[in-house]
Amino acid sequence: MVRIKDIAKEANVSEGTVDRVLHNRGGVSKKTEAKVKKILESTNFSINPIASALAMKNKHHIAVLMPEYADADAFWKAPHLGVLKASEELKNIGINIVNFKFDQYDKQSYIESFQRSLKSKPSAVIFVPMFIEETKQMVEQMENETIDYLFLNVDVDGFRNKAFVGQNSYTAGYIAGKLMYLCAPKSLAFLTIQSRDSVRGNNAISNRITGFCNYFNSNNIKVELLNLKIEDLVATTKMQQTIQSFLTEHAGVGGVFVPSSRISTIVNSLNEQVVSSLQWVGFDNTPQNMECLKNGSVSFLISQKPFDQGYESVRIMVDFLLKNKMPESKIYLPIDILTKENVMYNDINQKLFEKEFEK
Amino acid sequence: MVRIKDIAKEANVSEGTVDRVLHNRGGVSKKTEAKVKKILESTNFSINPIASALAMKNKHHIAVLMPEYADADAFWKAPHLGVLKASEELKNIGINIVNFKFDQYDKQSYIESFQRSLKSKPSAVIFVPMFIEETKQMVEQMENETIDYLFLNVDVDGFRNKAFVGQNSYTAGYIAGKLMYLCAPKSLAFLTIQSRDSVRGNNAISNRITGFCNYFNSNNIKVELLNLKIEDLVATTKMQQTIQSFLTEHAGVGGVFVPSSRISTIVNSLNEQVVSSLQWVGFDNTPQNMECLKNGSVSFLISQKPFDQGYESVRIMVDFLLKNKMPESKIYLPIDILTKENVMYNDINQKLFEKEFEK
DNA sequence: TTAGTTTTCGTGTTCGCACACGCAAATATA
DNA sequence: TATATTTGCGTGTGCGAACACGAAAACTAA
Repeated sequence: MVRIKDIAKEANVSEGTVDRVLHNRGGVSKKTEAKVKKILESTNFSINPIASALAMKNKHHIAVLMPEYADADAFWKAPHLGVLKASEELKNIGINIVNFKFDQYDKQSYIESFQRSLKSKPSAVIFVPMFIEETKQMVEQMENETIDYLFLNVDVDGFRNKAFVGQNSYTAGYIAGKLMYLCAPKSLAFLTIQSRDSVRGNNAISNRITGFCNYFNSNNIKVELLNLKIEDLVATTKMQQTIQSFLTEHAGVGGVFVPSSRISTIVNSLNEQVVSSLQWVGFDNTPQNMECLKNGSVSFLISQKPFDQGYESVRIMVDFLLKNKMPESKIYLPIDILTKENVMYNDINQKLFEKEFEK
Repeated sequence: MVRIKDIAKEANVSEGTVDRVLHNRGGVSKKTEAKVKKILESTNFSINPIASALAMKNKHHIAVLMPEYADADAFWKAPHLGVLKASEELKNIGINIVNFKFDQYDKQSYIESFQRSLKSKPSAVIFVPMFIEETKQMVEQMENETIDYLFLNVDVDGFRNKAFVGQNSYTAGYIAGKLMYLCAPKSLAFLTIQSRDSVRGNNAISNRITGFCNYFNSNNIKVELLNLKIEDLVATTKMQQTIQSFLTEHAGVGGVFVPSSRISTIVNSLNEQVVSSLQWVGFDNTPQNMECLKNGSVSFLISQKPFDQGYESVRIMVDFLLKNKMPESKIYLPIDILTKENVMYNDINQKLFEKEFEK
């Protein structure tokens, strides 16, 4: 374990000098700075975060902005837990994570929650860039105050975010296509169900659909790819009727693809016979969706590892703040294929953490 | 933030005394101990783990015993890297991981490497219990010296290991069966190829085979399940011929299941036509196997997340040593389904770590 | 050359805790 | 009562890094 003291001795300078070059504090001649830097490189030195934290006394605040979650739509609970886990691990090294939530359908609450987060004077912000126009304003503010920021889950280009942590939606959709075709190879048609606002809003969903369709196109598979847009993917009789009648009209449909996290809402509100006569492929390991996998109504789920998204984004940001290292600008987490059989082993990290944290 | 110093002042004793009651070091009168304890309770004091770690400086050695790896059989490289990552993270809180390797086919080297590991006076040992009889002796020795131990990757019952970290082999095999049937539903037969010594030795492989077969049995799928035992799964013309002639004799075979990590060895040594006329399902994300996925010769791989096995086992053991907490006795990691399309996003943790660590 | 500046760097203290050392009071032994 | 032994507890140092303070060295200007 190399210490500052060791570097200092090696370079024939004092610890204070090494400290100065380490933190770009200035006041060091070019010559000695070069000398110290060379030794720092060659010894592969990195500061001991423990000792550093002790001496600094909680210097870094990181603000995390994510949509709030409800029981009915628990998707965002997992990233929250992942952030919490990272935060538990890191409070030991003087990193303080502050959470802010917003309503994912309300631009105003998005902005407000951001403004509140800035009041905590964060050194960095991790957030889900839900609304593009509003994000532009926020980013401008942060760049003025030289606050680093990282995009979580939703990828938007054209910003100087340190990185994006999430999934490659296109490929995930492509794999959904493959899985769909595997379960129902003889189908004449596949149906994609999305909510109306997902057409413009969250472009992850559009990318998944593009990927899904491209699986069939690029493999020259002749099937009809149908698309049904529902006003709102909530369990209402209206939704149920719309889907039901669509399916009777299009008898050739062998499987349904739901590119959002709402597959359980749909499956649970439909007639059991209808459900079991089709193959269902959807996204995200929410409790409700996993239940559908287990009881056999859904064939495959693709998980974007939301817990890990939360956890990793914090770890990656901290690594950047502490060591000024960023692995890549796009950090794509695995595309997890879940089935009835392996779903119980999915996300054990989250389960272990929840269990531990309850106490 | 309450400090030991604060407690001491409050109780009218010195910091040393508080320290003694905190660590049950003895040498404190009942009266003062009670007084201090009361204040500890009421202030909800907990020691600052940063400062504690700094002051303790290398109190725990953990020995890790794993098979060595070669380019041709790189499976064990990933757990090594996972251990290394954990070890990097933990070295600055005074945890020292020492690695020992052995030849997985040589009992003698297994024992020897264990004996060497004991010389480092570890507080705990994480190891792969390759040979049962030898493991019994080792365990006895550790229990005499009250060293905690944890099984990695290979699960053996009847020991007082703190936990097992690995995969549920039976279920993994069952899923392999499902995937096989999905890709080749019209097959009359499926073939399982294993090496002769895997019949007795590594029971993970037997469990995978049982799971594989049970998928067809419990779903009443009528196929013939064939089994071919090869002396040694190394790329030789003898192996190639044995398999080739077996396949010509059994023309109904629609897919081949390789329950070990050697699927690439087989696929690469066979005639290309033969390979592409069959569906191949295998285990483990070794570089060679992943290459076969990418070039299309293999349809599915199941990964047991070897990197995570190494990483998590260390983290879990450290949590136990530091906080005396063990989540469960069997810690089953996810059963990862890999395809051509998602394999590149597999194990990004390992990739990021390798990239970082090269420098 | 000398006084005044500025640049460059060494020293010392602090963070909260762990643990060794050793002194004093309490108790035991003669 | 004097001496030996045990028990209870205070003090001091170190862990590795951050940062303030001020001294020495290098320059500048007179």
